[in-house]
Amino acid sequence: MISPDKKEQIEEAKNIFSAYLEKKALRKTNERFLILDEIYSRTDHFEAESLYNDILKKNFNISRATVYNTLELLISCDLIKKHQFGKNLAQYEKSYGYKQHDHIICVDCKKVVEFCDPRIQQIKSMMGELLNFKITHHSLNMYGVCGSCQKKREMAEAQRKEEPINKKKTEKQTI
Amino acid sequence: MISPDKKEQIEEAKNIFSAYLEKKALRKTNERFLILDEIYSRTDHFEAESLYNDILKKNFNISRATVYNTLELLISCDLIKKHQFGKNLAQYEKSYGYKQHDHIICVDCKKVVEFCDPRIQQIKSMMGELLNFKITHHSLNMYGVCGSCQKKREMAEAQRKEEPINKKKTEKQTI
DNA sequence: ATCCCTGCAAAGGGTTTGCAGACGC
DNA sequence: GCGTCTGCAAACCCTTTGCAGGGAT
Repeated sequence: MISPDKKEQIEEAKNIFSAYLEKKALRKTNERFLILDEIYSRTDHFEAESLYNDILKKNFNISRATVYNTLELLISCDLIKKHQFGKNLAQYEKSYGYKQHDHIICVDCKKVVEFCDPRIQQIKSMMGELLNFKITHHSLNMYGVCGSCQKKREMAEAQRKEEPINKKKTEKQTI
Repeated sequence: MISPDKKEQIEEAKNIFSAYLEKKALRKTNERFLILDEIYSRTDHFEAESLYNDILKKNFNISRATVYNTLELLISCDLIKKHQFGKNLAQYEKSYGYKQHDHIICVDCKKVVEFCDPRIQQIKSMMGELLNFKITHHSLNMYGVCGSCQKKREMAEAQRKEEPINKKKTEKQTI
C-alpha cells in the first residue's frame, strides 16, 4: 500500500486540492495546505486529535476548528476518506493514489488490516439497481480476533484452567 | 421482516435473556426485562434516546444509565445489534428471529433499507482464512440517493436552470 | 476593501461514570 | 444481609459553533 515516491504524491494531492479550492471559489490558505501535507506525510489511519497534536508539535499555530474544517474539504474532493470503526470516534486515511479497499479490525488490539474483494463492487451495482439507489460509496468492516490475539486468548484460557482459584469471579469476567 | 406472531417472539427473546443472565450470574431486574420488551415491541431501527423517552412516556421510572447498560447486555447475548450509520450516533435493532442482513442508507432522507447477499458470507470466510482472523461479525453499509430523492434532486436542478439568478451564490451551495 | 477563514473558547450531543440508596439473590 | 443494579447528575469525549480579528483575493 506504500507508493514508490511519496513526494510526488504529495505534490499531486496539493494540485488536486488547489484546483478544487479554485473551482469552489474557496481560499488557498497556508493552514489548509499544511494540514494536507501533514496527512499525506503520514501512513495509515489517524484521528483528528492526533493530526492536530502532531501539527502543534511542529510549532505551527493552528486550531482544532481549522483541522475539522479542512478535513471536511478534503473529504469533499476525495483526497481523504472518513471511517467509523465502531466507536464514536472518526478515523481518516488519505485516499489519493490508493485503490479502493475495505477493513478488518481486531476487536482485542484494534489493529486495522486492509483487503480488497471485487465482489463488493458487484453487490454494490446489483443492489443499487435492484433497490433503485444511486450508490455513491460504501463501508464494509469485518470484526474479529487477529492471529496474535487468538494466541493470547488461548494462553489466558489455559492459565485460567491451571489456577481455578476464585472460580466465581473468573466466570464473571468472561462477559 | 415482520414476524407472524410478535408475542411469541417477545417471549422467546425473554427466555434467551433470562438464560443468559443466569449463566453470567447477573440479576434479573424488572428494568432489564422492561427494556427488552419495549425493544421487541418496536419495529425498525432506534436510538438509545428514543428508547429511553418512549419508556418514560409509559410512566416507568428508568434512567439513561440503565438503558445503556441493558443495551450492552442485549448486544452480548445477540438479542440486538448496534449500528453506526456514519454519524456519531448509535442505532440499534432487534436481531432475534431476523435473518442476517445489511443496509443501504439514503444520504438525503436518511431512509434505511435492508438487503441480503450471500456473497458477504463468502467474503467473510475467505478473508478470515486469508488474513488469519477469527471473524465474529461485520458491518456493510451502502450510501446513496434513493429513488424519490433522485427525483427531488432532478426537480431542484431543473428549477436552478430556469432561474439563473444570483449565479455565483448558487454555485457555492453545490459544495 | 471585502468578506472568508482563522484561533479561541465555550457549547453541544451522545455516552459513560461515581455515588448512595434499593433490591434481587 | 450481601453485593449488584439502579437513578441521578456530573463528567467525558469528540465535534461544532459564535465571535472578533486577520489575511487571501
